[in-house]
Amino acid sequence: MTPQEYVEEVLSLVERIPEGHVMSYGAIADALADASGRNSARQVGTIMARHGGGVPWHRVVNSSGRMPPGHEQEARERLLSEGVPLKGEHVDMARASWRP
DNA sequence: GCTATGACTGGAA
DNA sequence: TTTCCAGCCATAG
Repeated sequence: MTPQEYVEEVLSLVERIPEGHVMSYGAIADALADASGRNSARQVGTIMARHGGGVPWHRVVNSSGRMPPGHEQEARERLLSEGVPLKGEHVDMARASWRP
């Protein structure tokens, strides 16, 4: 699998996250580990930073439920409007986490 | 080929 | 609660 194809897989998976749910970078890496052979949460983060435009990036958070840097305000608003359970300034991962 | 870097992670302080 | 650390691995220079 080429790097470009891996990017496509990551983005298409993010697009498949239903409203009201989120996935962590590590969860995405795990979900694609079979097809890609890769398993690096860091890489997923890098991909979102570079190619995150055009997909619901606010549904992707780190394993602690923290928002991505630089867009915390916007992410929080969007998550709230979609019904994602929040605990203060971070996502309630126990309820919101989703697996394909 | 090697080093630095990073939208990460889980655990420790 | 936040910060720090070691492990992690593709990408950039």
